[in-house]
Order: sequence, then structure tokens, then C-alpha cells
Amino acid sequence: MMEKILKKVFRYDHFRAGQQPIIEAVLAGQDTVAILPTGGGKSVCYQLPSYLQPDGLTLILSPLLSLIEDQVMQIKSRGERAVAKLTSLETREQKEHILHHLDRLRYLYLSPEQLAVPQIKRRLAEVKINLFVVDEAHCISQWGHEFRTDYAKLGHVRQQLGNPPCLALTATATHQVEQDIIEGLALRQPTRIRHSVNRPEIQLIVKQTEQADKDLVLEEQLKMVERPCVIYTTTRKEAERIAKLVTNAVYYHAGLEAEDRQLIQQQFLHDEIDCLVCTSAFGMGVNKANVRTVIHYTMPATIEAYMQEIGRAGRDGQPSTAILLYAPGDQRLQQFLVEKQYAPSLWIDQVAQGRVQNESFEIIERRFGLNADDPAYRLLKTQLMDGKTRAEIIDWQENRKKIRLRELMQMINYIQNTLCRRSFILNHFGEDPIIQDRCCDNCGTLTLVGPTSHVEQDQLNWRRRLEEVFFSSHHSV
DNA sequence: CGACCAAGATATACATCTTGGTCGGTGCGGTATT
Repeated sequence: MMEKILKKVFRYDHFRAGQQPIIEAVLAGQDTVAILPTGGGKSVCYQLPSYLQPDGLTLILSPLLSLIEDQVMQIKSRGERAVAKLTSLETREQKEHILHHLDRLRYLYLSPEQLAVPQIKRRLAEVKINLFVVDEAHCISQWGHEFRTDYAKLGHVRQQLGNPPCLALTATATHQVEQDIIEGLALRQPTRIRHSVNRPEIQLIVKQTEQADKDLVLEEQLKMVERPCVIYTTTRKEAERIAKLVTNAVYYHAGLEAEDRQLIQQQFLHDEIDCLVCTSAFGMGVNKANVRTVIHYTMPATIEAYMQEIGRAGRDGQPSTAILLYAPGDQRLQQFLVEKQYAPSLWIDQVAQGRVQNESFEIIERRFGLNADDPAYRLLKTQLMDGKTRAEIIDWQENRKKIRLRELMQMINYIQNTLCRRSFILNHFGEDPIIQDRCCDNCGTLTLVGPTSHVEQDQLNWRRRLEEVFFSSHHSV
């Protein structure tokens, strides 16, 4: 029966590794955490069961509006019309229309923030929800604690919706992240389906250098690797600087206009751009099969983030390369970025004091010159509104900082480790070590090829189009 | 915390050093402003 639907609705002949047990668990009504390699056909896992159920709704929580958009389009393009999305892009009228006709829907996509809206929550609590899906579930751990706190509240919301069975999907999760997911979603004895996070097609290289030589080392490496290539930097400024330095490179970060971001991503996807220099803003949901190389000009803050980022290489299974450049002191910027996410104790005192005296946040903000858009302040505000005391907040923050600095330290350990890098990572994810060809620089089994270019001359008109975009306007940097 | 930059000081007539300010990532949503 499952195979029939797979063929008829999704036009696939066979299930891919891991899909079947996940679907079975879902159909049995079990809470499930599934760690599947990227591009492993995760959407079939939650879209298929719906056809084996007489009625009811599948809710899908997704981190990015662009991902929601893509998924809805894909579903519609295979002929399924019973799908809708609830985001800030819908008008109030559209939202009301959707909420009044939930019985006609098979799939509803939304952001965690929308699910926190009382009116939406109330309405959804009245209908039968077959499955509560959290896509890119590592966001619960990565963003839920401080950056997008609605992620951390999904478990509570799910209970308010009558405890529908839950499916959490991600490509990379340590046991700690998996634990965060289970707790964050309030799962009960979940079925855990875990595939190896190893990506055998990606060889792992670290180049230690001095700060002053970094550009040279980068250029040297670029001569030896294949394109398409992604270069990750920590700051927007650096992304722009390096994009100027590298032939045919284009930069990408969250400071660009949404249209420019979309254009650049599309051009990269269609092999019209050969080398993309970006911050961590790039990558989630990007499914490009032939990325041959990912270079980190500066390191990310965690090994999980590193795996996510290099995991964008080699989706086609062909030999690929991940190179990380490290100069002493590189971790300091990441350390700073961790610390600046938390409010200084002065703010905590000022705001907590004001709240005790029953003052509005608005008045407190004005008196102490606090910026309502500052993420650190907003986190503090959320915690106070959740009823946490000054002492609890300070304890919590100290603990979180400690955890995150420890994660950063593990990243440093990866860089300075002199044994097999792959085994180091696998161990980090709780897996057994492995021996393979094209492993890592420490194993000494690398293969490097000459540079290649997938960009044909006649495709270079992207430059013209980009120049139009950049020199005509508006874009903020 | 450190990189970067602009303004000012120093010592000399153009350039270098010092000081002080700003900035540094990821996204949702909604509010205030053009």
C-alpha cells in the first residue's frame, strides 16, 4: 500500500534508506526523532502518511519562510491542492480564510512564531491533527534557547493542541541536540531513527596559518580544488572583501535585499555562479547536488554548524572537499558573538527592578536607553515575561554561556586534533570511528585535482545582471 | 575582545602616532516612519 502511494502520488519507484521505518512509526502514532542524511527525501516521510489516513491535518513547522514557500510549491506542482501556509506574508483575510477551512486541508505549513499566536492556536486546537512535524529540528537546539525562543515552546504548544504525534527531522544531531529536541517538543518515549552523519564523499582538511598569510593560503587552495565552491566567513564585511579577491566570486549575507539573495541563490543553483562567499545566512534548505568544495575562511561556533555547512558539498555523492583555514585567535570573534547574545548584568538589574515596580517595558527601555530590537535585550524581556526572576535569569545565562563556550572549545579541539578528523567528528556525534579512502589531511589519503569551471562564457551574463542589481539601488550593507 | 577608522596630537611642513568611537551572525513578526 505504501509503495503504491509512493509511486502514484510521489512518482518514486522505491523508498530511500530510512524512509520506511519512519513512515511506519508515524502511522503507528509514535513520536519520532529521525536523523537522516541531507537530501535523503525527508519530505516524503511526513507527506505520505496523510494518504493512509481518512481525515485530519498535518502541521509542518519550518524555520524559514523561503523553505515554506518552496515546499508548498512543490506539493502543488505534483497536483495536490489541499495545502496552505500561515506566515507573515499572508494577509489577515487570507489567514482567516485558511483557519475557517482547515477541514479542506491536508498540509498546513507555518513558522513557530505563527503557532504562538493565540487565535491561531485556539483554532488549531479544535481540529484533528494527525501529525505535528518539525522540519530542521536542530533549530530547537540551535535557535530555541536564545535567538528564536518560540522554538523552545513548541512542546507546550503541541500539548495545548491535544498532544498529536510528532515527527522531528534533521540531518545532524549529537545526542545532546537530540535530547534538546526531545525535551523541547515534550516527546514521550520517541522512536529514534538515526543514520550515520558521516559523509564519506567529503574529504576533510584543516590548514593552519598565520593571520597575515590567510589570503595567500586561500588563493593557493582555490587553485587546487574544484568548483562550484562555497566559502564561509564569519562577518559580512569579510565575505564582501573576499568576494572581490576571488575570481568569479559573489557574496551573500543577510544584509542583502531579499530579492538579491534569492537571485544569487538561484544563479548559484543553476551553475551561473561558480563561487559563493557567504556568512552563515546561506545554506539551509539549499539543495544543490554538485557543490564540490566548501572552504571555511573562518571557523563556525560549533562542530554541528560545521557539519551542516560542509554537508552542502557532495550531495551527488561525488568526491568533494572541505577545507578549514585557521589562524591563532580566530575563535575570539565567535566567543564575542556568544557573549553578546546575553544581557549584561546591569540591564538585568535595571529591567528586573523596573518590573518589580510594575513599570511597562516601554518606560524602562526609554529610561535606560535599551534598544527593543537588540536580541540580548529581547531574550531578557521574554524570560521576564515568562515569570523568571533576576537570579534565575543570571544562573540560566551563565550556564548557557558555559555550554556554548565548551562547544566552541570542541571546535578548536577538532582543528588541533592530530588524529583522524573524520573519526573525531563521528565520535562527537556518538558514532564509532571509521577508516576510508580520501579521509582527511591527518590520515594522508587526500586527492586534489586541478581547478575546473562549470561556468560557460555565455553564462557570465550573471555579472551584468548582478551589476544591475547592485549599482541600481538601495541594498544595505 | 580586537579590527578598523576618523579625528586630533605631535613634530615638523608631510607623515606617523595616539585616542576614542563603532562594529562584529543567524529570522521571525509587527510597529513606526518614509
